[in-house]
Amino acid sequence: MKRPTIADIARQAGVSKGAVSYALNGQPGVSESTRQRIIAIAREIGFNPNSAARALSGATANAVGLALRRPARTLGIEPFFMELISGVEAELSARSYALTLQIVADPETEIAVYRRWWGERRIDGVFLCDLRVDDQRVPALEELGLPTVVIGGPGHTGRLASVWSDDAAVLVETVEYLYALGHRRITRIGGLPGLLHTEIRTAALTEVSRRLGLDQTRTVGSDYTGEEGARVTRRLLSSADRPTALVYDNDVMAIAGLSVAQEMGLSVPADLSIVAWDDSPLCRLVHPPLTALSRDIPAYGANAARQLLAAIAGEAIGDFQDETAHLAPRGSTAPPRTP
Amino acid sequence: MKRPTIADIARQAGVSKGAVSYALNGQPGVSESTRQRIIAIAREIGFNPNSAARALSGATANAVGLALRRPARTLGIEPFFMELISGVEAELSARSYALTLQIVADPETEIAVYRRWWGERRIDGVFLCDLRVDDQRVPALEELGLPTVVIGGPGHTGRLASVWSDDAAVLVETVEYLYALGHRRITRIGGLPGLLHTEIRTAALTEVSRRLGLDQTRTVGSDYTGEEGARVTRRLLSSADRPTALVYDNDVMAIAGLSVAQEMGLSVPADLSIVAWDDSPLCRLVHPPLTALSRDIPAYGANAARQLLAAIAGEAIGDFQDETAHLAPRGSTAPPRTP
DNA sequence: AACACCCACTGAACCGGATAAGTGAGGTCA
DNA sequence: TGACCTCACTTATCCGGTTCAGTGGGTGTT
Repeated sequence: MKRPTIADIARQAGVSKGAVSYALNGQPGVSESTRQRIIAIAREIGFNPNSAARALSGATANAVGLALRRPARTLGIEPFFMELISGVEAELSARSYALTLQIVADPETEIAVYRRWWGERRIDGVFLCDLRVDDQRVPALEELGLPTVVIGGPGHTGRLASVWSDDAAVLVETVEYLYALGHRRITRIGGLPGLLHTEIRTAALTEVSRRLGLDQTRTVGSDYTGEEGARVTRRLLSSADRPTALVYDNDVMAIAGLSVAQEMGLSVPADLSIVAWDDSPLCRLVHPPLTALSRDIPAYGANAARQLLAAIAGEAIGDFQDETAHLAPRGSTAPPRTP
Repeated sequence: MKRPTIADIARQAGVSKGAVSYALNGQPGVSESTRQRIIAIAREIGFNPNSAARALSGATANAVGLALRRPARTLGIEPFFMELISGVEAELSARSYALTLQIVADPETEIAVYRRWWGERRIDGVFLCDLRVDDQRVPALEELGLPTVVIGGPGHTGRLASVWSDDAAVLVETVEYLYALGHRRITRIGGLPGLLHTEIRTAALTEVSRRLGLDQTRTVGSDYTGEEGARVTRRLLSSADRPTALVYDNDVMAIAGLSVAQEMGLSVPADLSIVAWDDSPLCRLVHPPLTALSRDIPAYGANAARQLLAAIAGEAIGDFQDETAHLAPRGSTAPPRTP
């Protein structure tokens, strides 16, 4: 069960190791007939170049890293990351790049993981997720000189390249849509405070509310979990002048919110309109199906992977704006019964 | 930004490369004082051993692989894999093992990926998921001699080690519980036919139905998606003698089924009881919360990782039986209104 | 004092590729 | 015919660790 090396091929072909290397890598230096013979032998004996040897010879590791800071049990619920990873993967595996994944507990560990990966030459680049305002990981990665693509933005990415989507624009579109339906008391259940995209959305909401004169529109903080989403919703719907429309920062909270509304005897969408950020099959499964801010997450991941591979290849890359999410109206939004 | 090597440490410490290697790996051959001096220097200059060089010197790659065959868009919805990966990760990262992930399209590609990974010495072992009856991947991995832990079973794993959980037992427990509540028309909405655990559950259902004399109990095939779960449920609930209890092979289908029932004006649990296989926060979010077959998936993954690491270390490992899922009764099950 | 023995370390080979430098055969051209 | 060039290779070195076979000095034994 000994795995073949180029030396084995060289022996069989009656040439030197160097010739085999040239032949297999499409380099000049061997005749076409010899090249074909070598390639045939390599295929026949099932040769795969030892990635360690290749990496050691100054080349690349042919792998990129992704570290996620997320407690084990909540990671599962959010479809976002798995969809993102699928998209990233599709792009990477087409170029025989591997994806190395690690779940970390805190930002310090995360930085340590990057440092170790890079020191070990285990990876050629990384994706940075869940960007925060003034994120300490950004300067750390800049200092390491590790090729990085930040997933998120814009802004706060320092000299690192990023792939982002215009959350502010969709939020404005959504609020204008709800406004047009007649809603005047709109509340957004936000994601974790401190995350950059949470702050961007909050700022956009403040801005559009001011413009439309919606003085009862606001954001309440949450943490993306269904439990918290349910709790916040219960509180909001119990207040005297309860909102007529709720915008949730992710689909899990939106579904939890829908359940709470129904449990409290409110009819959706007649008594309450609901919008979910991030569309997933879940949003279509519940009843009524949720109006959602829909976006092609796998494509987003694929773009991020493309950018990272370009950065690794040494190309100067900048920020890449991915498609803006669009509002997919479904059964959970309608004009309010009591304006 | 040159990354330090043992040669740099050797030069600073005034010893040879060999001495540094012995010192850092806890090998005998250096005095305690020299060892401490070398370790101090290594820490100071931020040394990390080049994993490629290490792997090349006959040692291990310090990475394991996981290939998942799943379309990009459905992968996200199933919390199962992300929870599994979290558990695997926790165990791996404690030993500085990396997890390499790849999404594949079909079994042939999957086998090719294993072959390539192993040929490239990129990984030391793999996890095999979604085991099928007479799975072609089993003999392929046996032939490669690649350390493997099958996640699933029992049976059909050839000489490969496995980690499994007793699905048959839980299914029996569930059916007996529904029977005790008074249900006589129970239907299971099964996962993809051909998957080993689907078949195991189907066989167990047949067996327990015969024993209890439930001649109207049966399994209908599905594919784990919410869409299909909804379609099957709609059909089942439209029939003349509709079932009074439905058991779904995963949580996504169960939630879809709950929606369909409510859309059709049926009250859960009065008119229809629902049980979900695989518990996730989603089951607690909906209304009524779903009775579920609950299990610690991260722990399952951690056990699998432990087994794989043992196999890589050359220990003879066999099959490991993980905890059996338990029935967590919630609001979606009750005695039927019309027995 | 002679010898064996251990300790702490050095030097060199090795893993499997990539690659720069060297070599000999054959052809071109003045 | 000799100088020069190109082609198709070979040879040797390198990457950064691990590991095995020395080696010289100190200690213990008789």
